[in-house]
Amino acid sequence: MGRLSPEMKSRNRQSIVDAATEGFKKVGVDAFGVDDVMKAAGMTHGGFYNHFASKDDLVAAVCEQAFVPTLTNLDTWTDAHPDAPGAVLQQVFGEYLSAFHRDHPETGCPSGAMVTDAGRRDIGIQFRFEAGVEAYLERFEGLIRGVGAVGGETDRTAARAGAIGVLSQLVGGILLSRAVALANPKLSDELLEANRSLLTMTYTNR
Amino acid sequence: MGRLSPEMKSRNRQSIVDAATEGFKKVGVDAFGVDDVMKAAGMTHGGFYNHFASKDDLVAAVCEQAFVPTLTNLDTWTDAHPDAPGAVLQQVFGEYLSAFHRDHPETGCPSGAMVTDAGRRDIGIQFRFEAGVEAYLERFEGLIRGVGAVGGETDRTAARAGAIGVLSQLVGGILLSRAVALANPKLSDELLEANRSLLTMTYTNR
DNA sequence: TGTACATCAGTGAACGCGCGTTCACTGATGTAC
DNA sequence: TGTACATCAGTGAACGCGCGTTCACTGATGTAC
Repeated sequence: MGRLSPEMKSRNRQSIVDAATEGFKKVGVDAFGVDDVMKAAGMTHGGFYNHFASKDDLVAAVCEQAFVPTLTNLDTWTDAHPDAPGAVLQQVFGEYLSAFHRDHPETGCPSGAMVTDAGRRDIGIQFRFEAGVEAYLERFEGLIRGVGAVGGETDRTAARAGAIGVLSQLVGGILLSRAVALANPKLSDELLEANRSLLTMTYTNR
Repeated sequence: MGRLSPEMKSRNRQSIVDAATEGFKKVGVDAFGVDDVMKAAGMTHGGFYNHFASKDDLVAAVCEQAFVPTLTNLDTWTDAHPDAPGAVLQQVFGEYLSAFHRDHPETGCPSGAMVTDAGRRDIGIQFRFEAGVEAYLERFEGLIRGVGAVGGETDRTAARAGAIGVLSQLVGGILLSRAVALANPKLSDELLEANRSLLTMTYTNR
């Protein structure tokens, strides 16, 4: 191979992070090894340590970037419908609690897929994960306040609590739905649907 | 050592399951090895296969039993206050979403601690996990209907959906709270508190 | 009831395997003059 | 501008380690007579 240009090196680094993000979300951090990561990125495992000091270092990098796409999506929707926060929330509920998202965790947000991994790895990873959670809560709080301006609930504290409730229910709902998907597909669907309609009723109608 | 009586053998088997249940809930199934399990049960690892065909077999046995204590607690509370389901729910919310439960997952219910493990292991484990989830939902549904009899919500379908929402929010809330506990203890507390008050407001006051 | 033998739960060493990590090597890129 | 040398990203073999699992061994318990 030989020495690579800085641009090529950073492009390779990005491939590693992207491949790891997908793998970690799909099968978990522990089950997706350094070897798997590098293979998925199209390289051999030996070069890994030219980019990262350790696997935990990679996990931290993944946590740093993994929230970006979903947050960007959320912001795009919000900006596209500045006067219909309820519709934005409804879309969030529908996409997050969908069969597709349940069956393809690798396409989804890391808060569900990596919530247990984060708690069990080193603190640097938890800091990144926490920042992602905070970012979600801010967006949700804003949307809920927006809805409240129509329906009555403008209180900042209440909206913040609501945002926490929404995120918790989304995360718990998708995880439970995944955990029973093979054993009881009907229950799995029901978990998605019930949470979707409960959230929609609470945060978009009134 | 020598051959043991059948009673002693089954007592030892129970020790293994109990030790595994604690360890799995505390650090996860992957992180708590057969060796750790047997050491925690006061034996050496070699004897493990006199009781279980594989580690997954043990995990299934753990899932089978792990829901029992919490379900029993729930039933005891319910029976003790047959005409105050709201108070029972409030106690559930308070205990589940407590700092103690967050900091001591080994004492708590397996639905939070093992929800990701269940989804990623063999299907026999998922069947056991699913049965536990179903059992929780039935209890919650009953309690919610009981509250509704006072406040208006007696619809079975609505109560079932409510039960799903409650379990999802409990599981998501405790997992998020654990994931950020080291990085941001204040946020971690806030996650518990907000979910507790949201659930209490929704299911016990009105 | 007593004796001789078979059973088998627990022990502890050992197995193969995959993990995270290290390292000597290569050769194209960057740098010095 | 050209040449000679240093750098270093990726390769692939190798390392130590812990995992799940196997196995020969032991000796107390159960069973046959």
